[in-house]
Amino acid sequence: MSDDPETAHPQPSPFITRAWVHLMRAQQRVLGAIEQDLKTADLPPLGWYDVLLELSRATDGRLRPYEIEERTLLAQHNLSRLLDRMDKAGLVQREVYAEDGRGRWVIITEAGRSMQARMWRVYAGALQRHLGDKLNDAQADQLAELLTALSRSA
Amino acid sequence: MSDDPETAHPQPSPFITRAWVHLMRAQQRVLGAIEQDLKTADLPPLGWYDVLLELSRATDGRLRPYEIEERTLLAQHNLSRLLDRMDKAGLVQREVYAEDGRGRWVIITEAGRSMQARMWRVYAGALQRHLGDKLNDAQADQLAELLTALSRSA
DNA sequence: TTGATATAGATGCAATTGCATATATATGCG
DNA sequence: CGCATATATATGCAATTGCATCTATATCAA
Repeated sequence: MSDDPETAHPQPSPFITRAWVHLMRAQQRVLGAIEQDLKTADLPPLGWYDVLLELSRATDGRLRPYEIEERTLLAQHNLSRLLDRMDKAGLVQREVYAEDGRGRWVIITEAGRSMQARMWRVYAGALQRHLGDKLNDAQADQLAELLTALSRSA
Repeated sequence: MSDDPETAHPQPSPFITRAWVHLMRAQQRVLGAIEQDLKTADLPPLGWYDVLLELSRATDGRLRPYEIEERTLLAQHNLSRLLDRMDKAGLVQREVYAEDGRGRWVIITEAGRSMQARMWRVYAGALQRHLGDKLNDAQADQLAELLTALSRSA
């Protein structure tokens, strides 16, 4: 009541606030739709795809857990348990990493590669439907540029 | 191997794919940073703020649960339990809704209003830091416009 | 009136996440 | 070497989420 919070703390402009609200809504809406499409096709969630994709691109189909972590949006402890599930499902294997006794290799299996391919078919269709049909390439490019600014030097 | 998946399933263009990756990354990064700022200030997570804001704007500070659901990104069963927690924390109360025996009122308390205000101070600062410092108003406006297209007619 | 169907909200249970910490190994420094 | 600190990964436990279903009430049509 007595001091002035408006000057004490910088207020985001209405444009910023609006962008934020739409960022949350759009992300949740599109992500939800894509996850739903995967589930309908009896496929695992997107996190699994991210891991499989990184592994399938890596030399010898193998990466260290921390490398997967860097390339994806997964927290260390979540990744550790996701790998447990994927291992149990036969999509990856873990091996000791000889150069460093603390390390592990995570290796994609043939089943993992084929799962990645099956998921991509559904994922690609969902992306097209939920994003591609709503933005042209110029708009998508512009969107990506603007979003890139947000991720920098967080 | 034998048929042609490229023609059978529409592939999203690289622009679309890139926009999607950046959408996920930016949202997670900014959301994570904001949540972190709230936690550091010993405040509850953003979902609580969304509910408190809607209630504080509503006539008599009260809404039906399904109205909160429509205005926020919360699923019915999650909202129900969030309201349990907020009730226990003294920020809202529930009352029977006389016109319809199935319904409830959710009413913001004074403690709820002051929590909303306290959270906004931190939230506003975080938005400014994590978004406002990275986009000017014209860019934010453009971003909001592009994202709006994504939420339409999902 | 009665039964069929719809709607509002709550809840049991399993799966996932977050948080802190554990374990094992490595590295650097006196 | 021997200790302090850092790194890679795993794990126990509590909180949150998702899913299905439940309860209660409302609506509608025969």
